[in-house]
Amino acid sequence: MRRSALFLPTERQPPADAEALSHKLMVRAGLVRQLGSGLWSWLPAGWRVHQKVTQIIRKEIDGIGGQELLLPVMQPRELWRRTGRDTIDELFKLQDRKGAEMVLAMTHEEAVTFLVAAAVKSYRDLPKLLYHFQVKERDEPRPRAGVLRTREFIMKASYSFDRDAAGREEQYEAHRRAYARIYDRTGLEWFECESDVGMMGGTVAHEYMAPCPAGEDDVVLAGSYAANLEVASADPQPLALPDDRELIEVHTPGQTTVQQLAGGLGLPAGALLKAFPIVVDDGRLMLVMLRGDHRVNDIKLQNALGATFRPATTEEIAARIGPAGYIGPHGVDVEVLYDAAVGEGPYVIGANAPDRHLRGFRPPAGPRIDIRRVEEGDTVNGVPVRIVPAIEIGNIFKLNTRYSEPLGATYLDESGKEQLIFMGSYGIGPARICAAAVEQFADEQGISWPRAIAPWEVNLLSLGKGGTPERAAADGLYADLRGAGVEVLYDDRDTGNGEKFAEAELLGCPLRLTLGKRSAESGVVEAQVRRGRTDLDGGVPLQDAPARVKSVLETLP
RNA sequence: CGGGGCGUAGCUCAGCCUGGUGGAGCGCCGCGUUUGGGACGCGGAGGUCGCCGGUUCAAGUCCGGCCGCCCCGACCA
Repeated sequence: MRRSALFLPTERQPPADAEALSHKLMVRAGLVRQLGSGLWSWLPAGWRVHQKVTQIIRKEIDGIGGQELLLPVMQPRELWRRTGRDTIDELFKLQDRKGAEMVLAMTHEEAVTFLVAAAVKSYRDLPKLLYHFQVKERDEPRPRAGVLRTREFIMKASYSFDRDAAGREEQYEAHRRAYARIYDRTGLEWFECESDVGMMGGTVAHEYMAPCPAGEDDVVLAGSYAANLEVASADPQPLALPDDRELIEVHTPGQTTVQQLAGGLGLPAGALLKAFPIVVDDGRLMLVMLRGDHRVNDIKLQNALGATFRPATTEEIAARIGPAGYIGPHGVDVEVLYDAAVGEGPYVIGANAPDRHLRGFRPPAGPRIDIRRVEEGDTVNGVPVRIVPAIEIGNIFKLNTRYSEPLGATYLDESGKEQLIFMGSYGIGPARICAAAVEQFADEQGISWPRAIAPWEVNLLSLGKGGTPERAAADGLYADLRGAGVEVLYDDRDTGNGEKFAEAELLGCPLRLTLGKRSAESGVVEAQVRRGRTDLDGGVPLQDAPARVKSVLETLP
């Protein structure tokens, strides 16, 4: 591609409202432009990156037996009514000219299950794996960070159909293997995490996370352990407790926070028990107890309760337990739930009386439930955890009969008996892979693409103007490289050299070749690897440049 | 949905408080000089000041309403 002909509107300054690095750089480099909130156009160079990602995905899903098709974005709302998902806030709803209720699909379980329900009749038709790359529409409450969270985006979605759970399990595992190959091939740093199933339904779920500063989730990492902070568990930091033998009341005026109390008593925060009063959705008031240095993980608590909850109000606390800031489990008439990290004690707790705490409290033996948030300093199998922000770049769900049941997707088994089809669904967001790659590898100068998804492998800069010998040599090299099948962006413009260098670094192709007067005279082209901006020793001789460039590319990340 | 901020040239912004001939830098076009890190000179084009209404002799500026966009939180398969 000749730069002079390329539609690549670069900007010297980032958009005023951009915050995330990938947002700034992708706009500056001319890869994407915003049309409205959460609505983005992909320009030619950006679309090349997107296409490279989708092609990697396509090959790997084909490799596990996937068959590509295309399902509609606009769908009858009735279909969604049947699965109970037509009232989701994020779902765009609209009417056609006749007043018929429609929705814009945020995912395609309904459409594909409808299709399969009508077309699959016999156990002989199974298993099947269908997938597509299709636009998903989501009325996000808050789109953000460029293309990281948008209202319209392309997703690779595959859907597996099997006779039973065993078959579905096979396809689920096949996807885990394919996903590992896909993310490895993109060149990203990534993790497979256990995750919450959310409103997707089904049982088990894994999500695929790319660590990056603009990430919206937090991932807990320790050795081979990786889990979304929403569901992560770890061993708490051990701590030395005082050797209080009996329960004694202590006077603690004004010490209503863990910090104040720990400071006042000269104890570590973990020697205190924090009381978190909640009201479960059935109206029960409960006291959740956890170590003073720990915090409640709302999602884990909700999953443990099997119900939603809210923090109790000060009035509710005062009426049933004690004065806020001084409440504890001793002698109260409400259900008490102890976190798994609470040991034998002794601990300091609120005395349920103003300005009073109790030392030497030993919690009763009994059930413990892990409902705390993993903290820095925790360990998993002895390995300290790291908590890093990450962006979700894919997920897989075991749907089982969540959709086949409401939509009547069944088949006849060997004995002629009607059976429900077991499903799985598997998503990947190529745009997020693009943005995560920018986030992970960019430096002060700009983007540094992994080779597998770079818009072009090579960025050839001609420093000479038209008519000069060095321009003629660059033209020749461009032709040779193309002839050899190298993807090359050729900067053939008559602009300043500094501008060419700066733009090449902003755009981030893995290898830069520079051909100026020097090269024309010496017969050697200068070559610089974008990642780390390291010059290639000795450059690349013009004579067998294509072969040499190809072998250099092989070695690049 | 709660909180905060912003809307003036293609981009980044000043001008608004204190109403009176719409500006800068970059980019763009032309000419010339330059040419290994966003170079320089001269000339030029480009604006319904987000929209609607009000106040006023006069509104980019003051007032009201609306729309749009960003950030934090809530929310988010």
